[in-house]
Amino acid sequence: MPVTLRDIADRANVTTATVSMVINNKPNISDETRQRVMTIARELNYYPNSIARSLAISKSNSVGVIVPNLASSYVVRILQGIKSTNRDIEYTVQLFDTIGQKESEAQLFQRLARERRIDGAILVDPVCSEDEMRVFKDEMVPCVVVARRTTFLDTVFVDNLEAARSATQYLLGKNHRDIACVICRKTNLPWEDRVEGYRYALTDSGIQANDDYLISVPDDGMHDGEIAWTRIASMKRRPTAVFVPAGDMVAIGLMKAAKRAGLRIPQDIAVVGFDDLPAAEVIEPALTTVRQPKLEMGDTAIGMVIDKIEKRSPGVTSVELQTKLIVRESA
Amino acid sequence: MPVTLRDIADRANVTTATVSMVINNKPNISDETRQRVMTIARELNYYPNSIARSLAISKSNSVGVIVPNLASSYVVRILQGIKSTNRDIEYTVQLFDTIGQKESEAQLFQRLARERRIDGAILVDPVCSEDEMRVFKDEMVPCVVVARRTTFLDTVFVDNLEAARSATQYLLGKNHRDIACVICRKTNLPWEDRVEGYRYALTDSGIQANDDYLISVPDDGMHDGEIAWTRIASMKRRPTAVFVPAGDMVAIGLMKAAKRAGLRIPQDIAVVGFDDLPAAEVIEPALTTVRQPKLEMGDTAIGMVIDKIEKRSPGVTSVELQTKLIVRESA
DNA sequence: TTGTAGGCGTTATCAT
DNA sequence: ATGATAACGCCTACAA
Repeated sequence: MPVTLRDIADRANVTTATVSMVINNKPNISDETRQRVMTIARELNYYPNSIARSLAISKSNSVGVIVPNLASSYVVRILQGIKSTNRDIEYTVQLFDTIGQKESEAQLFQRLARERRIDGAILVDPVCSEDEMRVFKDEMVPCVVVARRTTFLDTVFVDNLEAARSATQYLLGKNHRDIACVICRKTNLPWEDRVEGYRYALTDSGIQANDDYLISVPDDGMHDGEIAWTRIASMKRRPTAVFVPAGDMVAIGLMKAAKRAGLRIPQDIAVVGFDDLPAAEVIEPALTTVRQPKLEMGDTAIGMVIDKIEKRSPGVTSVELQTKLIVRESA
Repeated sequence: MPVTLRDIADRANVTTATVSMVINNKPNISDETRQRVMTIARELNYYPNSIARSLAISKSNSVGVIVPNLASSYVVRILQGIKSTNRDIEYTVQLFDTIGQKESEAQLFQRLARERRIDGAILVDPVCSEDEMRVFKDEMVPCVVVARRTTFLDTVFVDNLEAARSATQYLLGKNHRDIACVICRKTNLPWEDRVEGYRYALTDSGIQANDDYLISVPDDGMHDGEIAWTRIASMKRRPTAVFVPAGDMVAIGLMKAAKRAGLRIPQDIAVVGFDDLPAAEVIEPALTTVRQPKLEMGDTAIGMVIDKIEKRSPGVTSVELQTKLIVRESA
């Protein structure tokens, strides 16, 4: 039913080879033939069958984007970054969410690659183990990892250590000396780098990091902020400031709890978050927080895969993007 | 380089036809052969080339999801719904964002369909005209529209009129009689239905709708809420309640402005939003708002396309989902 | 139960 | 400049 090269070829009294060359703007076609074929193609409303084309040229023209959980606003933001530059690019984005799947990210990637569904992949904030990730290296299709540091794969990530250090320094600059730190040890969060940055900042200022001030919460929701607050409220020497690398929602939960307890923010207790979610502007006082360049991360990631796909550019490249402390009112 | 049916066939001393049948679990194959072939396939680490398969069976096994703007949290939520049930389904999701594109949604859809890239499509919250949408009807691939009402296409939408009516009724039940309504006329927002619902509720209670109370703002951000507030603040007879079908961010902006002006919420002015964004829980007092079943919408939509693709259901079906008023503190 | 042969719609390598 | 023809890798009658 759909019109094919053959239909055009027949009507134009040429072969499919010629039509194909015309459609793809190849040289060495007489102007006359070119015109005739194009006219007929238009008349017949011809669209090339992309699957047949893919089979012939062994290229799917699509890249897989594998995310751990589409419910995370962080992930979505990166996805936006990917899509925004992908606009004018001739690669289709195939989206995969691995949450609750039997297949691990590594297995999924491997399958997609071997089934020739994708020419490349972007792995956002993967939760799988380092060992599992080694399979990526051996596949024939390039893969770039976003928001997680790896040595053997192309990566775009953020300098979490430096981000945490400067956030902490900001607090120190406000003359806070008792600064708590609320983290969440979920596997895909780079909490280690952030804690390290926090510690460095303290050390640099000649302050001995107090392990009691390091609070770990199970998840990264508002409720976890309340948990953190009860921990803080019960301390013998209560910190005057809290840095919350666990994320803005935790910071917000903490602020709400503190306010409910009668504290004023930032006078009685200052708080700095991490992420810069939309909600950071909604809470009162507005949350001072570390903004990650998520759009840019997605953006550079898609650029990198496409480069790899097309130029076969060798070696592994890592791009480190900088964060920015967004100063509002909570500190 | 990659292993094909032929490789397996050779090693197993059968033909590719036999191998194909084994791989696809077709009947009428001796157990012995089946075992032998499977073993070899596993040894060689065989993965079927999905593109070749698609070409052979004329089926791409993927559905296109076309969204107007991935930056909208509303859209993202629906996307989550689509992905969540799509989990165990053998259709791949290809994601397209039309914002800033030269191609209209209709053109994009048409192209994808004709190029045989997709077996079906979901059109989320389309901004294109009714006329343009007629294109969808004539393509050979099914398409379901989400979050917008159409008569000639499969649709899953929400009863905006009823949602607005019951939100307004809730306010009336709290003895408010002067109720303003803040809308945003962006094309893809069903503001007309919502205004109608608002009016019905008033009329039902024997109240004459006051056109001065109908406020239109240019966009749906926090800033627009401030605009709305200045309008309200300047009214000779100030409403005691505001219903904000323009969305939660507008409602939040309005609340902030009102609080800054010294008003207490809900005592001096009550506000009810629309959408139930995460931020609705963050603002203080927490926002009472209309929750749309966005996950369910995505969920139903993907189910519908797949049904259509697999021909389980003829005709055009419309599914109407119900909203829910989430009562918090702002009213 | 298995093999033969043709087709799915393009692209690409030869000749001519 | 164009035509034959063989891939690309898989599926599916139909034949044996």
